[in-house]
Amino acid sequence: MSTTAIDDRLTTALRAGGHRMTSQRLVLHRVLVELGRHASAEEIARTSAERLPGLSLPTVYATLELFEDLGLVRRVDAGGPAALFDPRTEPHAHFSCRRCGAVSDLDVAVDATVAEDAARASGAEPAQVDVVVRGVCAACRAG
Amino acid sequence: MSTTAIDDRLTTALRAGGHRMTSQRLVLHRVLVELGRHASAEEIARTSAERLPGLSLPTVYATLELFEDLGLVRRVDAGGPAALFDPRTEPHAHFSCRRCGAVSDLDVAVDATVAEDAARASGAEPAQVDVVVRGVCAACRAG
DNA sequence: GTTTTTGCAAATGATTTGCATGGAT
DNA sequence: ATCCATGCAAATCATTTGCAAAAAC
Repeated sequence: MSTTAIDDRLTTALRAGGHRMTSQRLVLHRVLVELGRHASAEEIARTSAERLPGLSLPTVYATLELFEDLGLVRRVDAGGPAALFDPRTEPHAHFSCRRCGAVSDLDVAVDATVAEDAARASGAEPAQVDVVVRGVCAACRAG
Repeated sequence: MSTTAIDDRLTTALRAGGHRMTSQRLVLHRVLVELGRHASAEEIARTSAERLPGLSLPTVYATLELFEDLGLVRRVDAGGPAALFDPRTEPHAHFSCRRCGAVSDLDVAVDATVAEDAARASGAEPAQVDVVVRGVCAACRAG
């Protein structure tokens, strides 16, 4: 996908929600899409600041929250101290290592229909399901 | 289950791991079991301090981590700022409300075998799977 | 021009750490 | 007697908030 196509997607999403386009949002969105995997706010901020000096952390957090509302990223609480933000919005699970804290993708779709149904039965409106497998990663098992 | 049976379970688990029995561990374990549901460290500390004045938060955190290693509680990262500690160790999912932050149990067992298999395929050793459904709870939908 | 967005600095809040004392074995 | 566990105080770290200046519409 070309950079313009990526930018157009952001512009459309922002317009639809009545939000303004800014250079910060443009850069953060590009960085996320180009990265193509989950990252912490600090990592995203560091990478983005290389292209947009002066970019502040509060802006990064505010923007990531906005992107989440717009469905452009997915917040992943994988257990570590820092939340992860994932530009891959299609359903997939995560693996989180208890030793080193690394979080990797698991390209599988877990059928959590029973859990969603149970949530609906309680009167709730489910929106997404997060599946996190915890254990020891290959590198830590070897080390 | 009687209090002595609960205490015996703790004593056995501690012995097996070469750990010592203390009044703090005894009270914290009783409070968790009697509570029977997930709670934050702060909530657990407050309840326990009623029975054991002077109990400190660092001790609570250290003890909860020990209990987790012993398989007596399960840490649940449901998205809020504070982690939850769950004495229900059998597999069950959680529902987390985006509006009010409340976390409730979903008494279903999601089959996440595909995710565990994918983790093994990557060379990892999976230990547990956390399933968290996010959305809006009944109370927040009504309000 | 008006309203949103940003950056800065400071606040918040959960969790961890260092260290001396107390307690369990 | 030895070593582990606790309490205290302070540190750490991610994230949020208040507010004035800058930028988008």
